[in-house]
Amino acid sequence: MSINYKDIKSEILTRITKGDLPPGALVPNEVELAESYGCARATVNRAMRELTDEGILERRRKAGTRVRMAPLREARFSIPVVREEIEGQAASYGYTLLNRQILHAPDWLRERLKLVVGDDVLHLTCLHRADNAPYQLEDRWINLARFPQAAGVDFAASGPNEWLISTVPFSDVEMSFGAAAATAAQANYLGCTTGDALFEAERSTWWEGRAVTFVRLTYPPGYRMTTRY
Amino acid sequence: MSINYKDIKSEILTRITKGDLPPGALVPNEVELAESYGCARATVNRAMRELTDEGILERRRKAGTRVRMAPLREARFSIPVVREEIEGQAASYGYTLLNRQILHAPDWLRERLKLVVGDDVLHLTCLHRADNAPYQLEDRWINLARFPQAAGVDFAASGPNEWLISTVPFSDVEMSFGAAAATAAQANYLGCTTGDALFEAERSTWWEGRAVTFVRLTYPPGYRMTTRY
DNA sequence: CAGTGGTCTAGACCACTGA
DNA sequence: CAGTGGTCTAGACCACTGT
Repeated sequence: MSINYKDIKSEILTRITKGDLPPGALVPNEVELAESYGCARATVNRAMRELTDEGILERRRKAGTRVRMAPLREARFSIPVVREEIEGQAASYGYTLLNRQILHAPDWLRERLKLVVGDDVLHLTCLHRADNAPYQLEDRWINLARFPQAAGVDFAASGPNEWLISTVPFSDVEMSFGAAAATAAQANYLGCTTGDALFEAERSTWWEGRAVTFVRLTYPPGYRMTTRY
Repeated sequence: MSINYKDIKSEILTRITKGDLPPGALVPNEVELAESYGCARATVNRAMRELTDEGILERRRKAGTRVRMAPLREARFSIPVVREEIEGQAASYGYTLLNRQILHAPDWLRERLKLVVGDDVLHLTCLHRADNAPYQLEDRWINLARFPQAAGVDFAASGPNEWLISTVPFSDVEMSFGAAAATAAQANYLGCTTGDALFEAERSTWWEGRAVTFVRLTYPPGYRMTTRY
């Protein structure tokens, strides 16, 4: 049995949580650690690099490695496809296309996606259900100036996200989360009351500097997005 | 000039976004890639490993490396200390302790933190301001059965988060985000109307299997948490 | 069983940056 | 300028898992 980089990681983590290595403390350099663990420097390097990526340590050449002052807290959320999210909860997935139309991009969308006046967009409204209860309302806008072929796709059977994933590349994404009062239409589809506080997620997607799509996802009252780390 | 693992990463990424390697496609194995790039297998390995960590690829021994079907997208949010978040926006930071009391943990908290009946908690309510405008309402509960020394700390001058960060270790965190209607008290402190839709973040922190603290952060209407990737 | 990724090693050179 | 981390190499053995 030789030493794993994972062993080194957890050993260092233990030292930190035990207070042996308080925030700001200098961690021995890689050569010393390699000697004391009896392993190659590359192994120590990988352990330290991962701890750094995880926000536990801070490294600077010549200055050495230190325990982060305020352990950089970072929350990670995986953004699954709705269908998989629902089926992963052992619920039956249901999908309905509520609305579909092609129109000139409204002002707010033009501004968000940096579109040109007159650019056409495909606007879709869809409802995703889990065991028949409303689960997510999808308000989707696709840039037809960029992907005219979207106009020819029938989104009656499956959602636009699944089509987009398999056919449209993207490189940059901006996501944001917030809360908003339910509009009358949202309340109707989600089975709640107008004015209810709804959790909202928005995502803008780009490829080669041009907007691909914008989506606003709205959830019924009480929905929470959770993560552990 | 030799090949960097970063070069390999971006080269593979380019192939993917260009549609050269569509979702589900099999990527050549490490030995082949190393030969075609003219570098060591370890270099290829690092590139592929990072792409896997980032959710772009999927690897299985013997089966090989494939482009993820639904590129598992992961949103990362850094959770800064409020003071730093506000000062980072070049605004002046303000802090007020609104309420402080020691009490038996209420039922909902006992359940969340798996506390025992009769355990005491320190309950603090604080308001963080940016340029004097309400920015974040902090509803903090600290497990005194675990950290009795918190009872002796004066939180009048600076928030409990800063104290906790520097003195209390933690290993497990659960965060969740959602929306809720403003209570009368929240509306009062945040300068909005009762019933307004508010964005809410909750965090439970654990160490050595025991609850450390629970906090609920509430933001004024319109607040959004944003990230890019 | 055989192919693929996972990890370690011992050594080397380089890039950055603090003293 | 000297110390530290960043990366690469060539080779090795191992762990897992599809066929």
